[in-house]
Amino acid sequence: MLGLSRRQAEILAFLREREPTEHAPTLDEVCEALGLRSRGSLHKHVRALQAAGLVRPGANGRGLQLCDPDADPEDTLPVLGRIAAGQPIEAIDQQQHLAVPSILRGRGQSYVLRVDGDSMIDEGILDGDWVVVEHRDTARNGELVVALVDDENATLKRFQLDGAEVVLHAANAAYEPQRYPADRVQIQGVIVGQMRRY
Amino acid sequence: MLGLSRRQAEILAFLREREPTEHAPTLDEVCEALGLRSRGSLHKHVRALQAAGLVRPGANGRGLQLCDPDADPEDTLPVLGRIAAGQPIEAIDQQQHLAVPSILRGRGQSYVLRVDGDSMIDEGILDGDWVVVEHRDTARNGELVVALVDDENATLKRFQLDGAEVVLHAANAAYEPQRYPADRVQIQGVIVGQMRRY
DNA sequence: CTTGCCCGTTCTCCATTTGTTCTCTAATGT
DNA sequence: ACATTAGAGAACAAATGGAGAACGGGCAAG
Repeated sequence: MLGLSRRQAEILAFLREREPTEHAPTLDEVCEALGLRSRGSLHKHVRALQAAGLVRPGANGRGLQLCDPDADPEDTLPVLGRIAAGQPIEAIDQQQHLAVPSILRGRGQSYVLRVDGDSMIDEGILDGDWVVVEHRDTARNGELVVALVDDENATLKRFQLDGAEVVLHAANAAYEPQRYPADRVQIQGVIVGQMRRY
Repeated sequence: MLGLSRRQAEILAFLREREPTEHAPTLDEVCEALGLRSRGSLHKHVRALQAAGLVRPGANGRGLQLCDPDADPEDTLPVLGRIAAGQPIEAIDQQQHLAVPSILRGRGQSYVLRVDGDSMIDEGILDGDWVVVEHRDTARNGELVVALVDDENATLKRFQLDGAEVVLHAANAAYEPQRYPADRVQIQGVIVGQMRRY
């Protein structure tokens, strides 16, 4: 077996017995079901199960659900936030997942950002669009990137390395290219897909 | 396991328990049924469920209905061809299907076209993009449509009805609006989604 | 055509829920 | 005796989720 303690196995069994459309139970609900009186106690076990990759929080960041690699037929990626030029990525108010066809993804781990603003309209990326971002920390010249400047401000731009400087080009004549010493800029990811709904 | 929150699961259960022939309940109706007092509160949950592909608006664009998980297990649409301005839709030489998330689809039957050319770049639709087209034979002013002119030449444009004439607007200053008597123009569909791969 | 109503959407504010960490204690094993 | 495991319970903070307000689009009625 997996070397689970008795209580850990009980937690997994409890989750397995739930219907798939039932909500992810909170720690309180799991406690009540298993006869525990303290979420703190439960949490120790949950932490071990999370470390083992067997459970994770529900879609809203709360509660507990099984990690079942077969149980996610929906081909979704997490929506991590909204991105506008020069501001921190604004976390969305609720954990969301978006169905993204595999054809729009890169080979690595990906996530989705929602675009705020018009700085990339000449690239056909409009306010409100979703962009699929592949986790990468390097980019080639000309690639569209999510770049973090001074560990703080994220922006969606076209990347260019010019000697020891990084040039971040908007795709909108109203905005000037931004130049930074390369060590102030971190590439957080590269755009590999884009979607829009009308 | 979907990892739904308690309220999200309640919403799904409520929709599931309705007769299939009942109208899609408005947000107010769902609120009343679930004991909520604010559509804003409900809307947060609804948005998450929409993003997860589990619910969508009703037929009139309002209310809430379940997405039918059995209707298209493959979640793909046919790619019918390539569309450029003023030419017949160029059939592709091989039957293709493209995975299109339900969030990008309309309520009716849809298909996908690949875009040729730059006539819609100011709308963020670039050469090589895919557009999701919902079968419709009428359009409202301002909607992006696939229009067939003289039963022969298809084009992707913004639709405007001007008296007895149809005006088809490109989204590129290099192209003039095209005017036709309305009886020479057939609407083949309305654009409801767009995707791009980098 | 105008107006009013329905309804979806977005936003702010705030109370409560909930996850997380920690200490203490009891039971068990070495 | 000491170490380990596991449970209770307290404290804290994050953030979820609810209410309610405002706005605007669409549709039906006049």
